[in-house]
Amino acid sequence: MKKYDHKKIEKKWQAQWEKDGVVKIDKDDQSKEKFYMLDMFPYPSGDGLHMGHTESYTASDVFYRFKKMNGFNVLHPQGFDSFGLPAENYAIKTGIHPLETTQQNIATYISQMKSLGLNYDFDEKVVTSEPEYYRWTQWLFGKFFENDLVYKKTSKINWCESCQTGIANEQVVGGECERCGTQIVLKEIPGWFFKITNFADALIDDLEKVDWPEHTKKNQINWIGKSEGAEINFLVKSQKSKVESKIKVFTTRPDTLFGATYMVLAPEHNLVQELKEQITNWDKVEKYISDTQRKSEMDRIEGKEKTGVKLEGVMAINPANKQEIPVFIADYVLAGYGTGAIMAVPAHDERDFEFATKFGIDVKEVIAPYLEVRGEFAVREDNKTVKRNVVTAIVKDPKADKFLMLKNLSGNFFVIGGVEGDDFVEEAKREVLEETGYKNLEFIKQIGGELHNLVFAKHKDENRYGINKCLYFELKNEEKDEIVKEELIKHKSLWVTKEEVNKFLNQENQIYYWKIFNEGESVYIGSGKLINSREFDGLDSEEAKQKITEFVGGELTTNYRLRDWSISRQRYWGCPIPIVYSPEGEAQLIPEEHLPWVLPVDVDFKPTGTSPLADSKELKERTEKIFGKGWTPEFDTMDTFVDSSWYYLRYPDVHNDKEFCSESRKKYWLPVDLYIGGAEHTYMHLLFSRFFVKAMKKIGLLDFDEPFMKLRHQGMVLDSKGKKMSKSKGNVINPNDMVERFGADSVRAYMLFAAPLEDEVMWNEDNIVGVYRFLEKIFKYTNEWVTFNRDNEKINLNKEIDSILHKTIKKVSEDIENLKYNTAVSSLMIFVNKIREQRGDTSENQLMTLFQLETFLKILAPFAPHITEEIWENLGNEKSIHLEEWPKYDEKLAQDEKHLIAIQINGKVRSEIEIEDGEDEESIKNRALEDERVKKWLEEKEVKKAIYIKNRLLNLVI
RNA sequence: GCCCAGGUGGUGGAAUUGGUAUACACGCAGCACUUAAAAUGCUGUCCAUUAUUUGGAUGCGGGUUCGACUCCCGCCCUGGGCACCA
Repeated sequence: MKKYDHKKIEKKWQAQWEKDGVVKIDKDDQSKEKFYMLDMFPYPSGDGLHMGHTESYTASDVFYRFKKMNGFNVLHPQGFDSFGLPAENYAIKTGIHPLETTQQNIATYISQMKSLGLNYDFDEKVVTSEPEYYRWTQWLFGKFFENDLVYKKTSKINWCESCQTGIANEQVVGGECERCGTQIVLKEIPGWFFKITNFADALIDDLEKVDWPEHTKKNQINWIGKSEGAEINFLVKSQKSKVESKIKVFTTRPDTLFGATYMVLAPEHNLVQELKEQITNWDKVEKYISDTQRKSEMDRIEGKEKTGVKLEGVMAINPANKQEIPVFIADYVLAGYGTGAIMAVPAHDERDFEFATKFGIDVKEVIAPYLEVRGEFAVREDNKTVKRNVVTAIVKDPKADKFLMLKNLSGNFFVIGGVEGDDFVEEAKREVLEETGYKNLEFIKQIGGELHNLVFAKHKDENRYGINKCLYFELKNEEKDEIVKEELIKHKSLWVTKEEVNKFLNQENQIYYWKIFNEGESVYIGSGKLINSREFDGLDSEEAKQKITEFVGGELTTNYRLRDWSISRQRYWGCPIPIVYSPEGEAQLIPEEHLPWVLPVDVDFKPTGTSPLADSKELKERTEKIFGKGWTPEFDTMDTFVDSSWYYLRYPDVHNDKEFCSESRKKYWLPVDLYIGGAEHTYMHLLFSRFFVKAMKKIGLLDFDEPFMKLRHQGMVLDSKGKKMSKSKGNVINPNDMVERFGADSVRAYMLFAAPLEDEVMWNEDNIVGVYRFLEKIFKYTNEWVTFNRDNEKINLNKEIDSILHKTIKKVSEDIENLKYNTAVSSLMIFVNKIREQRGDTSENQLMTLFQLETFLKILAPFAPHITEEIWENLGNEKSIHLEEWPKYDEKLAQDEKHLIAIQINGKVRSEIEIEDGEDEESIKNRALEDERVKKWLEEKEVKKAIYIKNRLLNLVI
């Protein structure tokens, strides 16, 4: 019996594979079907590969091997996102050039990946900081520039004092710099932008074309934040002077315009400064503005209560009803979204309601929820419709804590009735008196607002359009009047508890009010029928949006949360922006023949607040030499997300120095078939990549819409207690240590076995031994299991082994295809357990044929490539197991001939019987009825119904 | 507050997508081997009760169904993300 020495085996094969070049593929061989399996390439940090990489890359490595064995030409490349801040910060600290650290780190990463048995061809890698790569990043910038997808503007941007650089809005995390954690301040700075917003709609719509996790799609849609609405101008008047100005607001609810009872400007809104002379409480206003500016984002989050200041001395005019309304500034309105100003409709917006309540502003209802009854009481087209006011009276007896209900043929409800006059309280009291006799009621309050409903009234044979109100009364005493006989016949009254009301009610309008009664007053934010809106009364919200916008001369528009992508960085270690400026300051694209526009090396790293490239003598001289005296280069470099937005387009043709990718390879390899990576890239990287592909298609560089046809995320790797790994917690686990102790094969298999790919994995060192033992068993016992007789290879007296084997092939194949690795590994374990069970005490009996064992090794190979290769060789094979074909399973053999099925009585398992595969229901049923335990449970009772689920169960209903 | 994901033994998790809940693995207990330990092998392991049995369990409460971890309604809790999006 040999000892399983994982270190020796893994080293041996890693060297051998390298020598044999088993990873090489012919990228021009288009005879086979292609499969493009992509990993999110890492940033080569000084800390080396982490456990998250290990899981994700193992997952894709298994898939790659599986696809390859299935006859696909598989591209499974790896590379390095090697521009970025950490290398530069390290250079500032140590003086070591990023070029050097990057090279070192890449070498470390490569050796770590190799030690895990990850099969990448590193001759075909992409390194974003190499001129061979970034010349094409620059070339693409040029194409975007020529096609009007790039522009320069000065803007207030987030500024990180520590990094001395600007940061895109999308890259600010909690008010802090995503990369270094320093508080962000605002600074006015010129920079280049990509017009990602041009593609906002396509970025939403095309998500339908890809197989991505639903939550990732949802998140992207929310990030883009499309909302349709209208822009409407409000006139602003001053009390002091005749000066008039306009405020443009964006609203998604122009239908609520008649209910706008105040306006709010963002404190930063330009108009606030313009109105300075007119505002009589400028001191207060100014203070609020400066308070807002000083507030960090975190402070704003904690202070949940609405704040604001009224602009005294100015009024706005609601364009719909010409009413004067007050104007406020408040920090709940953001300068960057919409127009930085809102019309506030407290009756139909929760934030506005909260604000209005605090500042004592009118709340004016303009939308009534609308219920159209369906089914038996649905409106009948042929009948006339009668409009009437309806009041519902909720009457409570406080002493008994019960509610007054009416019961009649068509159901149960609160006291309800038509109203003739205007006094709803009196009318409701009259209804209660007439129908129940109670006469001493105290009116407490109105419940909710107006509600409209349309229903067919059977007893009157007419449609009724009800305008509902609901009032709440409490009973003062139990004094009653006699009820008129005819009322008594119609219905009877009763008192029920709160719990019972829920079950009793069957009228939708009353259920609506009952909910508000119990859950408290809430703002109605849905759509409905317009009320209190003059000639627009009765219109649907949707229709009214258009009509009211038109009426006040507004414009229907679409607004997005997404903003254009700021790509300028005042950093050294990034891709230089290929732009030069004429002596007059005119920006000009550097022509293609001068690319790559190389990053200069004579640069001091110390941050000065200007771009480090401004330091370079060489760069200045180069510029003047090519373009003439007085010309200056752009000193900013590009956001590293630009580099990673197109790297997958380069892999098919990394050595091409004529094009970023040849036409034929583009056509064959692109787009990516399966992309695996962390969910943390849901917003930026994935969105930017999609934008790139869309922009490039528009320019004519590509002919597909989406870069990644199928996307799956791997979960986070946590420590054994379920906590995130972090340097500060000191719980970081190094993959190298694990490989050293347990071997790459065990680390790989355990990583995938511990949890479903998309779930979090808790890295528990105690549990990995299970996988280690599993592999060790295989290594130790395989020579006991087989007969080394190749002539004999397909003859096996033990039929059961064949059946188990084919079931396992089937299960593992399907599981890999669906990325359900945890159950794939589990079924491989089950196979080994079964073999061990079969072993018994007849050790001279050969359990499997060589052919069967080799088949098993092949399906284990993607998970544990080293140990399988070693055993494979020991069995006398000369070629690598990884060049073998994936075993096919025989559907017949994978199926059981007999099944143990459950016999249920009324859904409870009472017995089990064994059946033949395909046995008919009648025969099974008869045999089940013979079963002693079934007989006992049936006790002569009649079987009313029998439900048979093929090969699973028989349920007898008695 | 909003959005997303999730809640199954002591632990990680499985369940053919509405059909025998708890596969596989860890741990634990017992036994064997050993001078002993480790390793290994075997047996047991959801809970309660009982010789065999019978109940009860998939966060909690309802509902649909012959049948619910799975679907619907309401609540509770955990993790992650976002920051008042008009």
